[in-house]
Amino acid sequence: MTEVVETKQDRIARRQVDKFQARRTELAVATLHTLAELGYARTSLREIAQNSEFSHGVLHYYFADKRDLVTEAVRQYEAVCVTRYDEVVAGAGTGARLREDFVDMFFATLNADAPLHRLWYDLRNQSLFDETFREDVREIEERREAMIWRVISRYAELCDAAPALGSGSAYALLDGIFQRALWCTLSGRAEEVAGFRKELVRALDLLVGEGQTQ
Amino acid sequence: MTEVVETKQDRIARRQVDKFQARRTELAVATLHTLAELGYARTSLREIAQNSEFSHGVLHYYFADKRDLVTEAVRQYEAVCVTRYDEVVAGAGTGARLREDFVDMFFATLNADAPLHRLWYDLRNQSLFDETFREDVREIEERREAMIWRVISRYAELCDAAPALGSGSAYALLDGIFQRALWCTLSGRAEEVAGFRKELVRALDLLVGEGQTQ
DNA sequence: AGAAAATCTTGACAACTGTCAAACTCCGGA
DNA sequence: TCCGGAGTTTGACAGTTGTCAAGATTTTCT
Repeated sequence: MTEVVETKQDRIARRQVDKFQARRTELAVATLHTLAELGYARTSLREIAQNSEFSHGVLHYYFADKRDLVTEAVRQYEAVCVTRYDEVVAGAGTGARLREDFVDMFFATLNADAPLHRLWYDLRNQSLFDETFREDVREIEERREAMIWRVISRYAELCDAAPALGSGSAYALLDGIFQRALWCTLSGRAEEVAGFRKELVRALDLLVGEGQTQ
Repeated sequence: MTEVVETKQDRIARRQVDKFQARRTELAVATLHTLAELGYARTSLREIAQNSEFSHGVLHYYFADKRDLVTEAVRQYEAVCVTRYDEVVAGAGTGARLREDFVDMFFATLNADAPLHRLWYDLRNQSLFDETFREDVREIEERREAMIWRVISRYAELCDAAPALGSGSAYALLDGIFQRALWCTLSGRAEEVAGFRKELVRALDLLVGEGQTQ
């Protein structure tokens, strides 16, 4: 009988934990949006709370401190932004198709999620000053690089070629172009962004060598 | 005689202006170092003043507000960091020499000026949120790109080849590698940094095509 | 329904921020 | 020598920040 009672209590406890976690992520998402809007330097707890349906005190009920909150928000970003190109890779039958779909997705997310992306770069940079974020940033950066590498290596495969640069350099190139395009987007230089499409295609082709079959 | 008096006054006035400007840049340099140490988000005027030999009130004697001060500090950075590879380009007689000198300089400044470089990335990112910095950032970014392009195009010339990517993409690639290497440096992963040397050489060769003569 | 626990609000705290004005120090010119 | 202004310090201001505790409210269990 004690067992039965325990499992019942366990069920209750688990439900409470789930609820607790649900609210935690809810608040983390609100944090994410606030950060994306204002940047790390100017985001305060009260501002975050105003972007949620709660008062500022509740944040310390669900999070130990601001660092804990921001860290959790970063993890939310991770969940969203690290598998973005996987369907593109899976769905493409030819190199040309993969290249086209990738470029489309590249500029689609550039426009749709610009504030979120600038936040990522902001936090990656914070980790250069604040040791606290370093591990989380490293992990996400690793996953982003792997995501890009899946695209590149698959593209090379479809083109019957071998990648001309390593995973790290390939990521550096594509991420660099993305950063630049993001800057133009957020600066209202939309017309310049179009030019990056050609640059991106050139970069992709360079990465798999000139002898692509498509 | 009035002319004589006026020129005398002018001389005095000019000397005062020079003195004023000298102290301005002195304080801007102190600001630069403080920013490099703490990052934009955590740099206060009092902290800056403590890194100089003056008290915090003097900052408002020489600068209109914090924005003015930070902007002037960024301009100081520009003066230092935007001609770094020019002697390398001027002094290299062969492609192999240029490549070697460039890579050496690349890693030398990576180690020597790491805090300064992380500040640059921090401010470039701030400009994604704060319109105020955008023009200055754009200008510096332009100069950095031109600086890299002088290296690349000269390298291609020496190798009897044409650059495989445009100025923007070439900069994106090299700057991306630099950012990554900087992250590793500041995270105490010095052993990983060595690996970037090979990557950088590969990237350079890829940028001027495989048919280099050296 | 009523007790107990979980959740949320409110208001306060100490510390810190950018800004500015009043007072002080210092130095060149009359 | 003494005056006037440039340069500097000091202290204050109003506002904001992260944090926390006491109390109100809601939910949950018996």
